[in-house]
Amino acid sequence: MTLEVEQAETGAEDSTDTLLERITRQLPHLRRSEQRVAAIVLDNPVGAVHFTMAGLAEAAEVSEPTVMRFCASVGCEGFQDFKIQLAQTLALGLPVTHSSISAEDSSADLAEKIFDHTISSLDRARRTLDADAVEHAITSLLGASDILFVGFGASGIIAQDAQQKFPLFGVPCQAPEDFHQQFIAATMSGPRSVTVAISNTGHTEQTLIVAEAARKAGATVISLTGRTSPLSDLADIALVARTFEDTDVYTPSTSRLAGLVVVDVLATGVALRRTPEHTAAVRRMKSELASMRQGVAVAVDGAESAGTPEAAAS
Amino acid sequence: MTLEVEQAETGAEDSTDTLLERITRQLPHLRRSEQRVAAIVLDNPVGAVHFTMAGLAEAAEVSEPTVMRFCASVGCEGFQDFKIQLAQTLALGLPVTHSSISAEDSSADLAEKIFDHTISSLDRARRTLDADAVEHAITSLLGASDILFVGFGASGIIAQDAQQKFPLFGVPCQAPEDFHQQFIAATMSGPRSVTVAISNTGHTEQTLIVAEAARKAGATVISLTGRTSPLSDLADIALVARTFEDTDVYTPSTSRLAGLVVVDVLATGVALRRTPEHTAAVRRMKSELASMRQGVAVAVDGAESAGTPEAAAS
DNA sequence: TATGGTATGTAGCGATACTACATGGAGGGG
DNA sequence: CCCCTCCATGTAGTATCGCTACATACCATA
Repeated sequence: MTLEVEQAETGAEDSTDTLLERITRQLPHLRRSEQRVAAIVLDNPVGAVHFTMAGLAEAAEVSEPTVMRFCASVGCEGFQDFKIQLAQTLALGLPVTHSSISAEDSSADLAEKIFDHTISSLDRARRTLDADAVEHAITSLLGASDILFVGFGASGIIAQDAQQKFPLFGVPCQAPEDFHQQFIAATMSGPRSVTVAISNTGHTEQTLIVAEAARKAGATVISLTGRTSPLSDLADIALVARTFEDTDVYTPSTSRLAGLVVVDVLATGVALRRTPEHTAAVRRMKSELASMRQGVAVAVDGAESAGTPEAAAS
Repeated sequence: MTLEVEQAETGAEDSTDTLLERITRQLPHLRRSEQRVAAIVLDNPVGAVHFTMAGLAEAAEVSEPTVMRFCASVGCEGFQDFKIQLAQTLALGLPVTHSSISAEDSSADLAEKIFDHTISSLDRARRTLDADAVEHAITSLLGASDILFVGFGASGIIAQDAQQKFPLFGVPCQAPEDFHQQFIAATMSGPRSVTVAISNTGHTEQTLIVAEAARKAGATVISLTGRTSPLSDLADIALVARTFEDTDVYTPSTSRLAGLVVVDVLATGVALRRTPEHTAAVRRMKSELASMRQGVAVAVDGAESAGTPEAAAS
């Protein structure tokens, strides 16, 4: 809390933020002519990438040094650095926060916007994910006798996905969809059990109940949420994958995507630290699954795809 | 096929490719001194972003014009453009294709690599997705009397996720997990039914059988695959979301992520074109679901999250 | 070895990003 | 009300950068 206020005051740039976010946030703190520069950039960020300093100065009707000062104000080393950072921000695409979805959009626009939004969201999750928490979670999962994944709705999908990765985790995994089944499983946890409780808001009542039951039964609880919340407070290890908020009806929920990636990280991390024998077994399973899947059409492209098995996928 | 060969010969740069991919692909076709430049860039792409032309020339022990020619050879307008494109490529992160995952990686490295790989993959899907096919798929779904989603393994997860979005689709949706159930549902399809068949490889036998059954029953078949394949050939409308191949055991499968995003695009596209009444109903449902979810802890952060409902998520 | 074409480097120019300094104007105290 | 101070903004100047036209070195073939 204190930290956030401090940031707002000093206008300190946070490396977890993207350049456009920083410009938007700093806008009111900028001097008037710098605001004109910001306006030009925000108005057409894509075009701004190819601006030269003189060009940008002219477009904003200010002098070149003002552009320089603007760059410094938004946390860039210079104009060059500004352009590079802008380019990088743009590579991810504009989150829907900046360009909203409307009924007039063509299918191409729609697809681009949604992909952009998703990628931006994953980028945010990537920047804000706590490496220590991930480390703890992996260690904890490595010592688990059995793992329980719980979640409802979209978070339930993540739980199902995690359960499908059980060969990587190397111990019995379950992910019941039914609340009662989840509760029973949680209650029956032992001290070496690990429960991964998933909820984007971290407020879902049923998930909280199940997580609490697991904790009381002595299990280690790992939470996977989109923000700090009751669930993350309750958990022994809190994984927070921050995404962009879903601002309106048509903004697809990107939280599940980030959750899935975090699960990928956990599963891969655990598998990497298991014994070579286990690794070999996984490898064998994958290659056999792949060739099985090719059964119908080995002649067509068997050679191509034989080398590209994937985890329990189709 | 012919097209691909042509590209390889002329070394023509494809805008659907990222800069680093292009450099790697062009490497053998480059002149010797240009290869030295490429080597420097590939060796440390992140550092290369801040190189000046003179600096890069010195590091590669070549003259500045050689660097220029290198830029032109990899499809850039000039050195400036090269730097921007490089920066954009880097913003997505290096796909695991370039920096593989090893047991020595720390948790932080691991998380970064997997996120990078995922984001790069989504970027690839974004670039290669056929907008026309998306348009057709949306139109077709809008005219559907009912929708059936099918898939196995990771693709089954996508089907489940799609089914959860049925309020957006506005018509009855089902996504049975059992093969027989899927087959039955497909066989019972009517002429206004739409079946979305999901399989990354596009070879999964059961999925092919179900898709074929749906087709015979007169339904429109939309395929969602990772490449052109028997399934996409069979389908009326083929959606192809290309991701990076899963090169080894530890590379997480990113195809499911791309599939989920494509489903987001479809659901959003359909919802956008439905009547305002339908939209209003969806909005109402979402806000009520959100407040329901907050039931436990309204006092804590009810104000914050009341405005951020998400589709049937938790 | 001679000769063609290609690969690479040299020289030079305009433009660029950046710096030091000067000017303008708003706000506060006498 | 005027003057002074300080901050915002612009002007002038410079080193460097990216780029182009031209020259030389290299290699292959005859």
